[in-house]
Amino acid sequence: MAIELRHLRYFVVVAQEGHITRAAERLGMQQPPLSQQIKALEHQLDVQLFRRKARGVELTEAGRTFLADALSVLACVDEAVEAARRTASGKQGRLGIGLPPSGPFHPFVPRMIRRFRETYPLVSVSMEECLRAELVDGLRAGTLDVAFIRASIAPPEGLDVHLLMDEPMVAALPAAHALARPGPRAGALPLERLAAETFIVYARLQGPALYEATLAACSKAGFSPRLGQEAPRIISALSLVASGIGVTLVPASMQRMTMDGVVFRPLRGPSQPKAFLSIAARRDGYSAAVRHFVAMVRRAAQDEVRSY
Amino acid sequence: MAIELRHLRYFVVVAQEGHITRAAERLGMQQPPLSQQIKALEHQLDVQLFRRKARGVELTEAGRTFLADALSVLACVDEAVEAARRTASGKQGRLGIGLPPSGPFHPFVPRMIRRFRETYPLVSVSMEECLRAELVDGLRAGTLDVAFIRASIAPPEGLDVHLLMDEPMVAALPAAHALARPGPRAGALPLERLAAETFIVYARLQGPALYEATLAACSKAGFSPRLGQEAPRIISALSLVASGIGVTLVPASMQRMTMDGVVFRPLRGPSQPKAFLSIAARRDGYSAAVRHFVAMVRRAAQDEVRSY
DNA sequence: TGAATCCCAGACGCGCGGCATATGGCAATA
DNA sequence: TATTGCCATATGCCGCGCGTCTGGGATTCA
Repeated sequence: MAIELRHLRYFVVVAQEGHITRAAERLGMQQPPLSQQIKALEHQLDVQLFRRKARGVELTEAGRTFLADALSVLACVDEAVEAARRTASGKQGRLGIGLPPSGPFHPFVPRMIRRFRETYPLVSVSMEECLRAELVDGLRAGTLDVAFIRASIAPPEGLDVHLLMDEPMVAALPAAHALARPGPRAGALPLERLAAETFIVYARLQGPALYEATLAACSKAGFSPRLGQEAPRIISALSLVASGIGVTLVPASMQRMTMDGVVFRPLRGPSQPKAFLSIAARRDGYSAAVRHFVAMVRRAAQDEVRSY
Repeated sequence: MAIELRHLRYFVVVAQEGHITRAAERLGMQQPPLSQQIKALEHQLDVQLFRRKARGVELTEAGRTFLADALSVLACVDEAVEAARRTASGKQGRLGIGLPPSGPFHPFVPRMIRRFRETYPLVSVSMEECLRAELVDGLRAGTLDVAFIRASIAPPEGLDVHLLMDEPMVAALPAAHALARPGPRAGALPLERLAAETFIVYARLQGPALYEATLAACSKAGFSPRLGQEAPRIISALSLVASGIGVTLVPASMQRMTMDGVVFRPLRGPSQPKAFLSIAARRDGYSAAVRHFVAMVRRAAQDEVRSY
């Protein structure tokens, strides 16, 4: 036989009452079995917990220390039960969110994370910014629970991907460039005007979505872009633009990041390229917190009307 | 039915094995009852802890959090058992030691406390210095577990008092007093030489032991002392001596406290008064730590040969 | 595609253990 | 000394946890 919680529950009541008979009453049982259980507990511990007096029982020194511990054990069990329930309902747990390099600049992304943290304060949220391929691997390996990705559909098996919204892409030009100076028609720029430029491409292998959007738009505009240096991510591409090496197209939300030497200009015309934002998670990801996050993000995306 | 430790023990093994059949093996039982118990636990929690797969079972998110809590609960129970055993054996607990005002000056007292703390480091020792009557009340009320007192026998009912040792009393004289100057026979002083002095008495009501020892010695020396001002404790009596108001007799160990304006001189002759040091505890004090302390002190006292 | 394997879940019966009833013993109170 | 209050022991019952047997679903071979 071993110590069971029943022993602790009985012991606590007897200790509080100082009286086996009254404790039995409170426990809804008879006195003899309660006496037996207390005796069995003492035998298990090999420690006398009570001194039997003529009128009731009295805790020994060891009984007093054991009472404190027993109370805390019982409280811990209750807390563990509640924690499990909270976790099952998604109110508690961990949520690892993956972001593409451009994610933090899209106002929708940090807003959603903030809203989730406010709604589920017991879920500890961690964020990791990495390249597209790492996001997918992370989701598969379980190091990430959910990720924003720059794609319109679901390429990888085992993942659920939902398109959230799209946004126009804008041209990023060196500040010294002729088209960068706001002329008489300072509005949108037809993509054809960039036919002669050198295009800096980024994330071609890891996350080809934006790369392909750029190529498709150019071809639609009637030219095949001259490709220049390749950059691993948007930020590095923009710093190449700043040094005058070429131009590139980026999601409109990147305009929030003002960068010395870089000027953004919106594009117009039928060839307007678009950048997509999606949310991805494991298809068999059972975490309720993940489900809540995905649902919250999708609902919010539907409510958005304006695009960036 | 309620959750029992058995459920947690089973759950932990199943979670670790990821396999009900193997877990049952490790638990020395068959698979079906183990499946039942896990299911019963899940039903109690109203939370699914495992996902049943083709090859074994897999913890859910809620199961993972519950596993951590279950492990800590089981560890807490083990620790509680050990703590109770340590307390029962006196290796752990609290020990409130009472000291008379002269206690800290007797080298034996702090030495014993230090030795006890080294021998039983898990027992948290607290000390309180107070008057004799407060010591007795504290022992009775349970605010003190054990006390050193200045008496040779047990006056109060319900307490066990053991005489530890005695020590001679010495005269405390104002520095300006004629007998304070070390003359040609600078050794011990016959008590009769103080017959004409004013005696400062202390702790007459609260702890009459030393007061009575003084009177008895004087009467044995053939005179009845003229009593001066009364002081609540030895220290205050000595400060009265320092201001020249009178003389008093104190335990020899008090000489360790050198005080400006006070000179100590040993006494000699058949009327040599003695101060006693005893250890007292409740007779029905069941605390093993108390028993250890009393035993240690008594043993050490027997080993002492010299007196202070 | 069918057989084999693996593993969890349900059905059923048994035996242990926890509980209730009845009773004894001890100490405090009158 | 009688009475009361309370814990401990004795005994029988019943529920429940466990073992055995069996079924069903998924994966892995041939």
